[in-house]
Amino acid sequence: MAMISQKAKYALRALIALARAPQSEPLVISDIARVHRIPKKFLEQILLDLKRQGLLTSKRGKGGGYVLLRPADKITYGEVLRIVDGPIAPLPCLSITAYRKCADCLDETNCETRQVFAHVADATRKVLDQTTIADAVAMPRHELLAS
Amino acid sequence: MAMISQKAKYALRALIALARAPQSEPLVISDIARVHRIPKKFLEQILLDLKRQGLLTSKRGKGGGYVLLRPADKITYGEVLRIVDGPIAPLPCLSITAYRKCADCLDETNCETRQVFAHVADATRKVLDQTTIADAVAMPRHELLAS
DNA sequence: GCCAACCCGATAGGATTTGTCAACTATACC
DNA sequence: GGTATAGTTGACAAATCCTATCGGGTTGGC
Repeated sequence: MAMISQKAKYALRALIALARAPQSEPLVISDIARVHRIPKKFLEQILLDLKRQGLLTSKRGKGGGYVLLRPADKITYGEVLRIVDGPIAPLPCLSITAYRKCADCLDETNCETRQVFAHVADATRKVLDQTTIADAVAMPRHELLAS
Repeated sequence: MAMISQKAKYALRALIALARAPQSEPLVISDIARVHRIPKKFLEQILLDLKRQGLLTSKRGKGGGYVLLRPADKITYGEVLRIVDGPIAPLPCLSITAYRKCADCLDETNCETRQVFAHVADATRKVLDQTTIADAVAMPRHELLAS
């Protein structure tokens, strides 16, 4: 029902890359794009979004590039997903950050679907709002066996 | 990121309606569609899908209609969503019922995104695979205050 | 045999996703 | 100040998915 978008995957990949980079060493778009196999122009849009929302800053010209604006452990998956994919809630009427009435819903308080998916939304947020980019960076890396 | 589809809402609404109907009294598509404000032709497709997957049975001709094939407490939200919206997992590589490698993923075991969203998928499934149509039917109905 | 009701395939408009392109602007460095 | 670097902007295009709609076909009951 609910695949996350390619855009979100790219955004997370890029942020993890930025978090792994030595502090104050800006990464340029082209490098991130090449190394992580992200279409460059698409990545530009994504990083711009993340910048506008205050996750990143950038410097132009030679020696420029993108840098995280906050420590990686202060950037949650939930925040990133909300920026690139919009609300996390599976129904508009369950979004905290962007509530909207379901178009055809007459009686929200009695909507069974809403009540069930409220639990889903809670469970999802519990994970996404507590997991940070730093957690991702710290994940164990299994050796890739050479063949 | 992950709204459930209109189709899923319709499917759930219809199933709840069928679960509320007195046993062995088939409901006809037109009635369900009218009462629950679902486009009739669209509902036909949905009910056919649900029938093909064994949730419903139907009888043609006069006095016909649709009937639940199993007690409502044996039909989970997860099952319904998988039928109408496809896999529940937020990444193809996390689907139990329909695993597929992510197109651009080189090293699945080390994919940070995968590891994080595995938790999301677990949490979601824990809700959806344990909640049944019967739970929905039993939900408390608040009085709608007349104005 | 005829009507009710389900069954099936095609199709279409719109939205969203995913990406591309061309041109512009700011910065560093010589 | 010129030039190469690198981010910024806005428009646009292909592909896919969602949400239906349409017309007819089939089956069963009376």
